[in-house]
Amino acid sequence: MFKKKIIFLLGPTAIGKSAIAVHLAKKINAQIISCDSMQVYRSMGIVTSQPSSTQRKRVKHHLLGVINASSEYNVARYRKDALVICNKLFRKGKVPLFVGGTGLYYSVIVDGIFPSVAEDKIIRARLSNQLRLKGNNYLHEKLSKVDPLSAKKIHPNDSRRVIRALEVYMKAGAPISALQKSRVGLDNEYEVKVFALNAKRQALYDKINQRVSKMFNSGLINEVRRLLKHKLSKTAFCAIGVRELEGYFNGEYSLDEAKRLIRRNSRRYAKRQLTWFRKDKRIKWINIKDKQRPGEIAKRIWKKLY
RNA sequence: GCCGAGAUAGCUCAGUGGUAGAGCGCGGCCCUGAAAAGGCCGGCGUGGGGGGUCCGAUUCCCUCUCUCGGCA
Repeated sequence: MFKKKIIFLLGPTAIGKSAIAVHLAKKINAQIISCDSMQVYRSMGIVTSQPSSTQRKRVKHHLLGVINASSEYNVARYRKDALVICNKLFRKGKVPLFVGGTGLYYSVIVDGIFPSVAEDKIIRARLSNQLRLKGNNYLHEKLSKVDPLSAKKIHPNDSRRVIRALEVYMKAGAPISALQKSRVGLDNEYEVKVFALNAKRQALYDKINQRVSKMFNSGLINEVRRLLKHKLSKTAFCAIGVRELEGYFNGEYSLDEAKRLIRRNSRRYAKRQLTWFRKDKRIKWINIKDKQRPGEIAKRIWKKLY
């Protein structure tokens, strides 16, 4: 039977995904579903480098700026929201084109997520209290007793994951390492094509630096100042640019220092994104050379589709 | 031209007669309900060139080159 296509366009920050995606979408009758943990937030268009309004007029984009910046959002919600849209697009005869740089969000769509053990604020508060009082190793040893497999995988200092694993065990009565095995991906039902953009490291870093300057020219400072008037969700607060500028607003360092930090943290982020994508053998890599235009690159991808 | 200081990691610099560290930078990796987050690992180096002393020199001596101060 003929399988329906789902296409992913991934890549590190600032590589130029958005522009290429628009060209590609036009060619293949697709609509774009954002695969980005930060661009879902509203009023954060500049810090999160959301696609421009012209780009969004040319091709319909989904899951951009749809969540209030003070609300929590997470992988599970993303998966649910994205799949609803995906099915809607199929009904309309459109191809879903996922575009973004959040590796976990990508993986949760393609490979699935283990079933429903939601965050439990009370358990978490209790565990992080124990963490504070008794230290990293105490919690980690506790995990070793109920879920040795996960304990072996998670470093004691990675307390966020230690807490999550304990939380799951306490709520589900089963170790997270066992639950994680039951994932259902899309591969069986759909034809999944995954592309990722990359460039020479130095060229990528140049692009990042340019993007940061552009963000400042487009009014980054005002956007973040406005944002910080409200209490941001812990996720939205983590967007690169927010904390860095907050330090400047508080007089902890100069504006130049804030810019330096934003550039540096973006570089490190890009590096981590690449680590994530590199290990995924389904990805077909598209290397961008200096003067290639988005349209040409979209064409290169298009040729590999059929 | 003279006097002084220096030349060690990508950068800023420590230190030692037994072939070297620190911060920043950078590289690699992990990742399932905060993921632009969080965590782990890694010194990446012909110690400016040449000669000498010494068992042994990055360290001591001489010389050359360069850089930075000051005086002309």
